[in-house]
Amino acid sequence: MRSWLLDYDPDQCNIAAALSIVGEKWTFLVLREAFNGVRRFDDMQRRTGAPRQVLSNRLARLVDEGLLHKVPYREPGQRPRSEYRLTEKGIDLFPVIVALMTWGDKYASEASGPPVVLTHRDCGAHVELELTCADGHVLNSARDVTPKPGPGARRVA
Amino acid sequence: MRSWLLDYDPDQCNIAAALSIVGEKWTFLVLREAFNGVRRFDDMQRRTGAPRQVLSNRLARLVDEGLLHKVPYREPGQRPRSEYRLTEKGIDLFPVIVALMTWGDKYASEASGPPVVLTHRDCGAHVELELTCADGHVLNSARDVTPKPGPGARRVA
DNA sequence: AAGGCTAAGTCTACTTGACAGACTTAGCAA
DNA sequence: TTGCTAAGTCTGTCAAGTAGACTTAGCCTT
Repeated sequence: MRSWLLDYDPDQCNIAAALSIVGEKWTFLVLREAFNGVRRFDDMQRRTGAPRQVLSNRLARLVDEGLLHKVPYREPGQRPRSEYRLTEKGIDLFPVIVALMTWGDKYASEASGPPVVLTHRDCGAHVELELTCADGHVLNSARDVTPKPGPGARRVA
Repeated sequence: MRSWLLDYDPDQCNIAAALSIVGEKWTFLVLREAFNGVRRFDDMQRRTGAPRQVLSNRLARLVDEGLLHKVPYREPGQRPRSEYRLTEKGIDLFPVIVALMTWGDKYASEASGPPVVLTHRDCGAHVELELTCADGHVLNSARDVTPKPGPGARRVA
């Protein structure tokens, strides 16, 4: 099979665009902790294990790109500091994190089972990602998906 | 909010484990092309833009980790070569790719719209990722999800 | 059999990024 | 005024990524 996609320009792919923002080594771990409710530099540093400078750069980058925003806070008897909170743009990356975690649980998990499970806040039931189509079908595999050129597709010269 | 997760060991996180396999710079682009049906070294190289040696290393790594497998083929009048095909383990990463693409389409897309759309092979309708819970609710946001310690959770010393 | 072509790499020199560990700064506290 | 802590920055070192030239194996033509 030689895909029709070979005729289209891979440079415009939004996966590459997304990766240019979140594809750096520590970024996902920072986001993971952000979703876990970690907001402070030091907690981040301890939990991700990222070198402080790298963490500093990544946080700044994520703030720059609008995935996190800085909120000043002040503990009693302390100077004012900043904490980092997810914006909508950041929160919208949640499915990526969930997908990675699901895959990791399936293929890289220790025998004892996953260390973290996601539950529905309202009913407590397990949360999962599903591939569905607009007609309401649930797809079981990537094999049920056909990629097609979208409105922004551009042929290669 | 200081999350209970601070008491648990981040090192065992399966996101990190997943990233240690697929978190390198070019890996997702290689997988993207694999899902697009690209199987041959040269097509991969042209479409991802990865330097040949890097591509060579990534493909070898992905084969090593069992996400791709090599299948020999032979074009008429050519010597035998290998093509790279996704295994089940590789195919199971599809949700990650879809999630990245969806996010990229929303936040990094050019005005003209997404270059690629995913459709259900059987009915042709748009394919999307949904967060659902085991009770059948569809969740609209990461805010509706509560992470909890799973069976494999381990407290930090 | 000599020369040429192509796929799939390897090799080399250069550049960028990651890293540990020391240093800096601002505010509070004794 | 000295010390302490959070949240960084600075510095020198070392690993990884990169472009582009080079290599190897098989096949084809003459």
